[in-house]
Amino acid sequence: MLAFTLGMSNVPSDPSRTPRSARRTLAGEIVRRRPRLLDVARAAGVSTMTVVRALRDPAKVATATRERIEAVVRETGYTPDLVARGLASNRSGLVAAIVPVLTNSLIAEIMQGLSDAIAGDDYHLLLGASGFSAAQEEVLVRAFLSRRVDAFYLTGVIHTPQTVRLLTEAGTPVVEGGNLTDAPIDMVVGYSNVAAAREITRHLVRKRYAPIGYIGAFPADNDRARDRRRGYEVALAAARRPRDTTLCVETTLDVDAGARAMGDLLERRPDVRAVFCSADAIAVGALYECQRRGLAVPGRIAIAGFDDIPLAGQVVPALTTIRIRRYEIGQRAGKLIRDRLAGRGVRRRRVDTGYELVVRDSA
Amino acid sequence: MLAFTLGMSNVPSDPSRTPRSARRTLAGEIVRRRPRLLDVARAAGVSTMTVVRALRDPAKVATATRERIEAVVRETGYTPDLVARGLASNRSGLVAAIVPVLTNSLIAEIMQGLSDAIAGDDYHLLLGASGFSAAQEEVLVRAFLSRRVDAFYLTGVIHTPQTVRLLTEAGTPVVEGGNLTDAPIDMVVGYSNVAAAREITRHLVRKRYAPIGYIGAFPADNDRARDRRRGYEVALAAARRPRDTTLCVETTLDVDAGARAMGDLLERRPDVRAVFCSADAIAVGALYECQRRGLAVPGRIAIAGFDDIPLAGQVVPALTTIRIRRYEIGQRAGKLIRDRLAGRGVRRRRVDTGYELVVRDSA
DNA sequence: TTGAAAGCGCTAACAT
DNA sequence: ATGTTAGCGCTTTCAA
Repeated sequence: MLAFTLGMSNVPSDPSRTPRSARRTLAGEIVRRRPRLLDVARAAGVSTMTVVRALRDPAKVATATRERIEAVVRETGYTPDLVARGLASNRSGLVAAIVPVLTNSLIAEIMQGLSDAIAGDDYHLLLGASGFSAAQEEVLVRAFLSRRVDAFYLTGVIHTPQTVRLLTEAGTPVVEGGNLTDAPIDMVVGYSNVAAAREITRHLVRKRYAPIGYIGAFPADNDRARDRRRGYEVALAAARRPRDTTLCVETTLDVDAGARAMGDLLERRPDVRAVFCSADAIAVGALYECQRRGLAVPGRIAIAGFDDIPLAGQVVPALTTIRIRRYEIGQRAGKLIRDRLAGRGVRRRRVDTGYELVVRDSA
Repeated sequence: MLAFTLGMSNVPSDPSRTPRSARRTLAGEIVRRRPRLLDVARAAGVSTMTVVRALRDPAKVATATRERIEAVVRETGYTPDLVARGLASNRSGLVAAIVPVLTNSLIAEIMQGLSDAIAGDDYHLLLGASGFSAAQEEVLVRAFLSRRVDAFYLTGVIHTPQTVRLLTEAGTPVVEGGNLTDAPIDMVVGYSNVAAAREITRHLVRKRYAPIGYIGAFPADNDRARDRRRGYEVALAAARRPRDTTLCVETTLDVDAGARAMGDLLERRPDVRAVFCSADAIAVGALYECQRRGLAVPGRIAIAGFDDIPLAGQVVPALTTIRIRRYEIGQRAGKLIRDRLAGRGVRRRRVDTGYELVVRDSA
């Protein structure tokens, strides 16, 4: 009997003691902060496991028992503690997304798609901003691994070797998004930035603009920017045009910066006849700068963008650009993650969401 | 002896057994997935608490011991399990933010500020999208409470009574952001949308535009939109102008929708001489629609916006608008949360980040 | 259909 | 300066 009692020591040794989760009011009254499984079980006169079954798989529990339990749950307002569940089950229900910044409309739409796709089923989104730094991304990957996240969405395909190693060792599902690679860490959803940039640059070549300049985002730790510039260069090389770095400007990714960059380019190369901008935000800034300088677009200078943001179709002249499926990238990534976590075999580990050349008036 | 052994049952009863966190390879080899505190402690020949102290408060541990522990940590690549820590310490290190959508540049900048402010110190951002629904917000609040988040950032000041009750009962710090209220759930960071909208409408009145129309976002569960419209109405009433709902259009919050709404308004009220738009995105769409119809801005029709997004200063004519401190709202909210969580007395529970009338060319 | 036992990996409180 | 004990609230495994 002694052995039996002691053997049960995992059951609170003295149920009348105040557990740490309870608080004592000034009056000395004991107030439990939140009902837990054991409270529900006791009130319903069953074991904790029966409560769990009633909640997760109601068919497995006798109707009378189930109804009793459900009543108690309703009365007490019991909700499972997801932290405790995470510890016990080794599944956190957290999907981590690491993005360079949140303020980029492209990224924001991808996150919206991801968020919508994983919503429900107790999956939640843990978001980290790396500031376009692969090193900071690694810091976040470590931290999120410590949180036992169930899956990762990473922006782009450039990561530190450590990041790749950590992720591979952990065996966590990973989706890289926004660009394609033949060697994803795990899964990848995106489109070919090189091919898309080459296609729109080829459009400028066909229109016989020369010389063709380039304004793009800084390429450090940013494979999309890097690949778009590469696409531009490949298209020019294919047209047997000389490579000329005085035609290329790199800058930050917003309207103001685009305007300034256009100004710089025009000072340096007043002869430029067309510009491919690696993002619509930059292209819109460039467009306005031209208009302020009285340079007709596309008459004196043609401008092409990338992304097809809503504004692109509204500006005058409307922007020739590349349309990509921003929301869909996030959504497909979320779907891959859910399928994987649900144990459904994921067929394609490489999803090409494609792109589309949208010819409007600016080039 | 028997009693003693059984009494220790919280210590793994048989240390040679394979714990659940370990896996057996096909070869039968046992591979522990992640080193834990106990592993480090054993390897260093100390107790787990000493390892914890060496990591958290190195000064409290003898140098030799500390160095031994640090070496083991480095070798094994030990990282604390934040889920287990959360369960034991009742602090998750998670800050929850609930926003209507991520794709709004205003909200994205607030989130960037919040993210930057809470980064470091093991605080991470759990993000939920409510889709402008207070009911969905409540669902997310419940879920995040189950995750034991340490604090909440909520967008706006409209919430279901249940949301308010849940949050109050839980005692979790809450910052409401983006609008001011005299009765915050806990803390609030924002500016007066009514006052700001009134001020810019008053500007239109002073310029003697009449009639003055309004194009705004749908006000359901969106107090910013609602208050901006109210500010518009208050300013008109103060100018003794009749209230006229045929001058008001409500729509979704983007450039395309703004253009369509402007079209609708012009069909209905061709005599409209000025329009206050409750967001720059809408104003830019309206501006383009006017230009497509050959209506001079501001000659034939004046347009005023709200938010001062980067584009506002670039469009031609540049937009007259209200400047608000988007990034700062998030940052201040994050700072309030950190101060509160660090136990520092938070002085102001109501932070007014202000606004500024920016008069440019469009009105 | 239901329950008991063990333990997830950590921290807090209290020893020594 | 270091160690011991008793959980945190849940799930998993095994038993009945």
